[in-house]
Amino acid sequence: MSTKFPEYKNLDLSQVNKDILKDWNENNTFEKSLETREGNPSFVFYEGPPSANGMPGIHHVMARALKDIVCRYKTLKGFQVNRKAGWDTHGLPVELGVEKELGITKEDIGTKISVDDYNLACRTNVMKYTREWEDLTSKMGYWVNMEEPYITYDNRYIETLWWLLKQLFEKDLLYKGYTIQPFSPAAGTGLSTHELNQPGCYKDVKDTTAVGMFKVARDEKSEFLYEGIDCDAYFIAWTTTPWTLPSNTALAVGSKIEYVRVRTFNPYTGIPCVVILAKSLFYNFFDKKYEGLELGEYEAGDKRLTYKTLSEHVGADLEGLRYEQLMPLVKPEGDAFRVIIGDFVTTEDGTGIVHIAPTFGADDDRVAKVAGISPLILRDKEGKMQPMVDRTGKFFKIEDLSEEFVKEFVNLEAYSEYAGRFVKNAYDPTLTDDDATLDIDIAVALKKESLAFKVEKHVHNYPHCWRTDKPILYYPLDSWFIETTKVRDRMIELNKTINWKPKSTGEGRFGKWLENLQDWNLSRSRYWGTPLPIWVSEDRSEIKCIGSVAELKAEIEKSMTAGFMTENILADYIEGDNSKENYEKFDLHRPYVDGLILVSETGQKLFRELDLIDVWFDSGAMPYAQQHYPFENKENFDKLFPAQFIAEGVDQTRGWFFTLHAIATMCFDGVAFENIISNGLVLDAKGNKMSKRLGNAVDPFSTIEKYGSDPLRWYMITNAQPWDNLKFDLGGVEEVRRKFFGTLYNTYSFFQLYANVDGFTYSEADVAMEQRPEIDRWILSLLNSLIKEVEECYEAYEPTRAGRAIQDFVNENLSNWYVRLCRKRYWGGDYSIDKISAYQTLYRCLETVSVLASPIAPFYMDQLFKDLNSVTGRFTEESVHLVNFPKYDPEVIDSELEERMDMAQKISSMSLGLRRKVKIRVRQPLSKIIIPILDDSMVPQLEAIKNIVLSEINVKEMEFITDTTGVLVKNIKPNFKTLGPKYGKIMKQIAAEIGKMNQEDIVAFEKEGSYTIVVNNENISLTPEDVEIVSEDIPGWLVANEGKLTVAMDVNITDELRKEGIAREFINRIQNLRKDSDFEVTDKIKLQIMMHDSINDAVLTHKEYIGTQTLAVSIELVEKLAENEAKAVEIEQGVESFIKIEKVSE
RNA sequence: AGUCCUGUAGCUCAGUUGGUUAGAGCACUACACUGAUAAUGUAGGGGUCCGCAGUUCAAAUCUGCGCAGGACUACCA
Repeated sequence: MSTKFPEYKNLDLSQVNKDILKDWNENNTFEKSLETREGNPSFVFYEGPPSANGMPGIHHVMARALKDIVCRYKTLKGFQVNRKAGWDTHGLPVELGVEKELGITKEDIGTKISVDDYNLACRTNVMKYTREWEDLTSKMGYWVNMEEPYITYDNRYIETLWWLLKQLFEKDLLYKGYTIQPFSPAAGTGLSTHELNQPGCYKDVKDTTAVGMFKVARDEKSEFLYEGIDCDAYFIAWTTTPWTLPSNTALAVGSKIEYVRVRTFNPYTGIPCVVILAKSLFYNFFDKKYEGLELGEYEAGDKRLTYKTLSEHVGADLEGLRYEQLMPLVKPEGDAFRVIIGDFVTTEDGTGIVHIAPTFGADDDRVAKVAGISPLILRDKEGKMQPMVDRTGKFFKIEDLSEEFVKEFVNLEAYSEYAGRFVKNAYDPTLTDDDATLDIDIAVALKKESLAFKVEKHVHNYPHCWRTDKPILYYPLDSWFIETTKVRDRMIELNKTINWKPKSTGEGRFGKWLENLQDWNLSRSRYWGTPLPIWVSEDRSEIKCIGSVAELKAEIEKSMTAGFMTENILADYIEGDNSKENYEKFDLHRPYVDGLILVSETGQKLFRELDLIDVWFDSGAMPYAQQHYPFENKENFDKLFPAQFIAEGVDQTRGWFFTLHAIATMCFDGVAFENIISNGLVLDAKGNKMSKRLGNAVDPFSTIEKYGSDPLRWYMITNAQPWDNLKFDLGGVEEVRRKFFGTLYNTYSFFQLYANVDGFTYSEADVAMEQRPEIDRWILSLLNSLIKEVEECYEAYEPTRAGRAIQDFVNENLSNWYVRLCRKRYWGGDYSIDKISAYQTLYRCLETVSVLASPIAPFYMDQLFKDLNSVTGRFTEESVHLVNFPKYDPEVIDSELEERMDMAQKISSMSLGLRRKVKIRVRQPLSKIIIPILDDSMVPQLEAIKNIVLSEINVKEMEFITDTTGVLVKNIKPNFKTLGPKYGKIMKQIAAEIGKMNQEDIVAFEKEGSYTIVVNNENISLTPEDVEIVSEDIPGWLVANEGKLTVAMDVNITDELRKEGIAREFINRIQNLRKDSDFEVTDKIKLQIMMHDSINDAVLTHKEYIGTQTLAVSIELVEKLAENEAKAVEIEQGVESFIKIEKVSE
């Protein structure tokens, strides 16, 4: 054990980072933090897997610091916190990266490059930046087990996924269905929402739009719409995609929206008609100018369209009415052409009646299904159901359709017009933007038939394929789904038991999302991912879901017996052997699993569904898959699940947070996590998103190299609540370094300097509290309050508040007050009880702060802890991260003491302010201050802090005046908090009355203890609690006041005081000279001072005082000092002397 | 478009259950202090608490409607 506390020249946090990291590595500190907690209760934390195919950014430091803080804190609290790193390795970003690197597209896979080679490229590419990730993780001080991470492409991981999928399959939660999804005909592929959200995908385009006229079928139910008219009635509906009109099978109205029935004319043909549209949109179609005109004033071809409103109806009245097919090209196979209610219908634009084409709109499909409306479908040559548009983006050619179907359902003449036409010119290589579009041709045809009410160009925002840059279609595609809607209520219920930070993300963003939950589209038609373990017979009557490798092996055996397969790729696999080697004998990825043909119960061939599963399933399954559950860890699983804590960015709400929650609910009927912090984004200093493209991304490596990770972490955590976005500013990191770490370091340096001089090693027993001076008891009281507060903040997952509390304590209380006031106690004098108490107190503060702050600033706090402990050996633990969290002692917390020290600070601050006003330096002692006492309890409080204040402000005496009558000018103020609830409305008048009170009234009030005022002829009796009386001024004195405290200062300088002031000036000059001469703090000197009439007296009077303060063994007043060996000093205005000091060798 | 977050000094942020002079740090200006010294103190300037309306004796704080920025989700006539 060392006897001296280490001394530093300056604070280099970057170096501390490196030193401590080295130390952790050499001593396996992280491992020890787990080993020493062996057998203790465990705290379960899940690490969300990042994808290592990109470089980590500064925002990762944020998320990981949060995770680390909680885990380190829980370790201090004695929990064993196992945390396993993981890598997300599947999915589109990886594939896109590989395709870019190899210069291929999806279409080339299987032709230019084999699926096998492609997947191999993905497998290596995805771990490209593993080293950088590990490096950052280590440098930023994030403790997580990187030795044995879980990897989602690992066969064991996939096996668990399959097991989970089989659970879902057996619970009947997996189904294959079709939905409307974004689809790029130009690329021939469906697009994920991720792809659709690439920047620049949504573009403004100008399209031809049409308002179609859907003739109301006249029957009993619709008779009210035909009442009193001599022409046909039409629902009118707007579309930006007229090419979907032939696929219309329904119209949607809002049940509460008001509609009007209007007699008018077809604007293009002049034929009389009645149209029905939303009332609030009326003037979008009819010009107000013509409101007064008679109907008959219109003639075909006129611009001024006349109209007359006949009746009003709400949407609910229209529900169920039938209409005639607008464009009868193909007949639907089931019920169609009915008005239905759509919850999404608005009157923002269009007509308030929405055209529904279930094959080309997600909403359309949904409401049509609910209402039992058929989509308009065709049958192709194979008899398969198809939308009217094929996958290249054109209307099906007749020869590609089933003959029978054409005969029965297709109006050949009408359909032939459009067969083979592309719905967007962009899909047809022979067309340009200038050519007439299918939309235009359809609109023209409708005009001719008097079935269009308005046709115009319209600019709107439309998604485009990011790869081909051509517009996408919403198109029905087959997919496998998880029927999450079935467990929606349970998920909502379970969500309520989760502690979300912030709460709003859980209740709002996540809660609302659950309420509107749709089924989870699991299918991805890609190559690099977890294959769906489902095998289906050709006629789709038989289906098999595989839940383990062993099961698959057995099924292949059966298939071989049936003669469908000749070899078993799993032949070498040994069931029950969970070793890496055993699981590396095969590959569960495509294309290997694609080639497996299984056999059904009835002996049919079963083929694998080619889909992969959504990568989010991979990550959502990590609680189980990282443990290879249930193939391993089945018995102790309750110790591994659920997580007590997770943390990720708020962007994961519908991603990882959702998939974790969904899988846990469906497979285990429980939550996957109990507490969660979802942090906001890290933006640049101006509030813009960071991106490599804009060049405003902050590089975490160079930042840590320059500042060390502690200030970075501290800044990120304390600057804003984690869930708020952080405007990242390097200036802020620098400020934290200087203000917090600089101050803490200074405080340590101060302690170290004197403790080493005095040989303090904390070898003495703790000085009893009663023997410690006021100021020590005060800082210890605050320290214990701090422990309590910090613990509460950490427990509540609010590290920001914890950090801020620590910071305030260190900067304001410990450094700016305690150390400042106590400096003299450490310097010189005997090694007394008081001095020991001072050392012990300061030591305790530093030691405790190092533990409290260690979760946030793991490096420097460990250094500080080690430096302190290296001498005292108070802890057997070698690192701050292995100790136990301090317990606060309520006995030591003394709120009265804290209160009066607060008064002391105020009095000091006011007194220093007064000195400034009259320009008297603090070095000049003054005789007294006077404090008026308004409340008897103040006296003992002030007595207790008297000495602290006096020495701080350099005043000899503190006097109290209790009988203040006539001396003080007082001011009275109403106490709104007590008066308000009592008197309510007349509060303002009461305040005015109180304001009118004069000095005599106030004195009388104080004497009587009550006072009556009259407001509105009502007597109102005031008690002392109802008002606040403060002293404002003492005539003839220099006075300052703040709240109840008033300080008056005697600024007369007597000759005696002046002499003492001069002595102090000398001390100051001598100390400066010592320092300039590079003397050690403990060096003794010989001192010579040149005589001057103004100072001689003072020097002689205070010779001894000057001597002890400057360690001068001799002081001489001399006639003359040679200028070259003495230093000129100005003691006061116009008084100059010379001093000379010489080191005395002992 | 929906949901959520944010809006307080030039900048970054506090501001408890509504209570009457709205705070801190940084930056700026001036002055001090200093054997903790690449620190520190005191004072000053700087505010439409995003806007409007409401509730209330009293609103930065509660309610409603907007505006601006951000995030996520969706994209629909």
